[in-house]
Amino acid sequence: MYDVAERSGVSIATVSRVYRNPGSVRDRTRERVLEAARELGYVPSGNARGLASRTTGVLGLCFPDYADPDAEADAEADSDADDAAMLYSDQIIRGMERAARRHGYALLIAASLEGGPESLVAKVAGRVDGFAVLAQTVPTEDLEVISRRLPVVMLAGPREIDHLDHVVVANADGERELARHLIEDHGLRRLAFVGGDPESPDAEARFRGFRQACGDAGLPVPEAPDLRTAMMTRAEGARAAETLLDRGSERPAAMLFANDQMAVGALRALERRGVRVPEDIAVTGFDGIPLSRIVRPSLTTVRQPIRQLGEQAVELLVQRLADANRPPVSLELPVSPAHRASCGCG
Amino acid sequence: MYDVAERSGVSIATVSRVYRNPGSVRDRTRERVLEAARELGYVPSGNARGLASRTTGVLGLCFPDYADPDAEADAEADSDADDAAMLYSDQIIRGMERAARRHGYALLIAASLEGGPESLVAKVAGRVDGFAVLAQTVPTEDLEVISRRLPVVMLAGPREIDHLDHVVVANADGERELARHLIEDHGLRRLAFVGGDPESPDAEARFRGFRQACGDAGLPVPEAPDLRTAMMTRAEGARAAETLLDRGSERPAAMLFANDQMAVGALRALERRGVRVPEDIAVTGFDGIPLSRIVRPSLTTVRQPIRQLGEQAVELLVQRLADANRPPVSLELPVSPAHRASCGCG
DNA sequence: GACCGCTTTGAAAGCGCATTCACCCTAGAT
DNA sequence: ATCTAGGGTGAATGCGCTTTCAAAGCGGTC
Repeated sequence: MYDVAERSGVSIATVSRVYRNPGSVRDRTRERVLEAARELGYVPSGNARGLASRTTGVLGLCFPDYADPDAEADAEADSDADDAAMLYSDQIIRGMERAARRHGYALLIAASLEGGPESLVAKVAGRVDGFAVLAQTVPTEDLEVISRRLPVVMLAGPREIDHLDHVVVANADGERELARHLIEDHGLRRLAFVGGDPESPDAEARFRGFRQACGDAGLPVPEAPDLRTAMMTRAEGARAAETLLDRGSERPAAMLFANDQMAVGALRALERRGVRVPEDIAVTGFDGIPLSRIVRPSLTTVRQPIRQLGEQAVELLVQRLADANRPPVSLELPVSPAHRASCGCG
Repeated sequence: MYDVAERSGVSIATVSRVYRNPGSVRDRTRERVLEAARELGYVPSGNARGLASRTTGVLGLCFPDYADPDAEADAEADSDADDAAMLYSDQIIRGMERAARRHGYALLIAASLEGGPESLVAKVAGRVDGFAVLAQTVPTEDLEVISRRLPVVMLAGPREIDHLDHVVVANADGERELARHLIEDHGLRRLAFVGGDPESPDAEARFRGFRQACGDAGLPVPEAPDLRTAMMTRAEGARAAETLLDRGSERPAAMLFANDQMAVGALRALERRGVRVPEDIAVTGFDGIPLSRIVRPSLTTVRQPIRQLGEQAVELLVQRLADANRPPVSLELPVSPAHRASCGCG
């Protein structure tokens, strides 16, 4: 910048103005400066600017380190876990990017590794005006410290720290409605729920919704899912379906899976076993991934507005940036059931 | 930082060392400092650090502003164009993020709007150690200036500036091999190629490959694609298929589409018209999107290593960061044909 | 007890920009 | 011609950190 100033015969203040507030500089002067900048290959330093102006124009996102990087050797490069997990963070990224762009922000993303002072979280926190965190990504203790200095919004999980803004998806409501639909509209009674890791807030919330629906309908309310899978992948979904089928007693009238991946896997497994869907058994998922619409029979599921999740995160950040003192906001984004072929609709 | 120093009774230099080089500080001192930092909610300023150390630890990506943000009203939120376009940048982002993480970098992403001094590009450029650009995203003139100051790698398109590193996908080779397969292995002769916008380097490169294959086989070499579509969407693919069908003369033995989206649309259209694939006609796509594997018949296509594109971009950046003087590198990533049902294989 | 070699800490000088504040110049008003 | 407003510009200060360079502490040695 000093060079540009010298070359164009002005002071650095004027150069700065040319970039920050072009209107306040006379046309002729501005031209000279820009010309010099071009000749010198001048690129304003975001760091210096940020330091001086105390703002970065960047928002951040920390998401979990889902896929094992070492597993990438996988030639097909689309293992089940990958598909499911990445789609999620990809969509959030996309949503945040869109919204951020609308507000003139860029987006800094990083999958958090370990915590500690040298973590990526710290790097992100130091370089943004505010950021979003996927639940269970960053140690609460770190967040506690960081959130005292800049806006943080917690996504898709328990808020953990109560002065944070946070956004969740109406998991319980969605599953409850889905189960209600099966019970009331299709007259099914024996429902089996396949859950995931008890540590997964999403899967647990969905199970809660399932229980509510059972209660609402006067059916027995299960204590735990009929089955749990560790990874919630297609493969595990297929296995779960077979386990349920082989479990002596009567075959359930419907299998509700805690996510689409598992449900899709189940669909295939059932087809292999000659069990017709939805004639013999209904199947539902959760998430509304693209695949759910394409499989045959198309999968009844609950569409999760993941992109909106990202967009809302940005909106909340922007708002808090505008007013640091407003009370913490907690949003629950509505989900919409998609009744398709696999439950007997469509 | 000054506060932390004061509170823990050391100088700011020591505080800095605690973060930058913990080993060089006595354990007791370090504890005191970290304790104070925790109490004060200290978050190191990335800007100041970047300014002082002249490096950011961040890599960037500029991609085109594909989807029209205003079109988001679209409730289903997955129009054709969206699907295709976003998958592409999403995957690059994912690839870059992974590779960046491996090297300890975070990733700053921004879809470029207009150029000019206040563009997002400028913002990105000023905040990263180096960045990647999707071809035709940033005005060459801007890149010219920026690339004199920091590493830039050009992705998936003509290099434009010859001192840049760049990475492309072997579009021509892929299509050539695909066409060769149809001609030699399946004995088909009347091939029709459906291209896209003449401005699309990818679509054009694929058509070039197609022509080469024709030449190789001694078939007439077409001057232009049999048909072009503007958006290369499913809908347009369907329409293209019908147009080709209705074009009097003899029906082609195979339709080669410049991307999977169009091919999938065509598949549906042909089904509606009662034309069997692959018995009556072979169909191929390009890209290897997930959908291509799921449709029935499964689509013969060419898998594009988009994620690797992103990863390579990061590798090149890292390498150039290590040695600014090495000669510009130009990589062509190999593609792999996926022979599936729609051409008569599998 | 003076001396030596380490390790640990401090002082100070920027890093590149935004931003007052003061100043000068020009143009219109008087 | 003098005065008044602004618009346009420059000088100077500080943003929060890294990084020499020096000084100080600390064990041991001779």
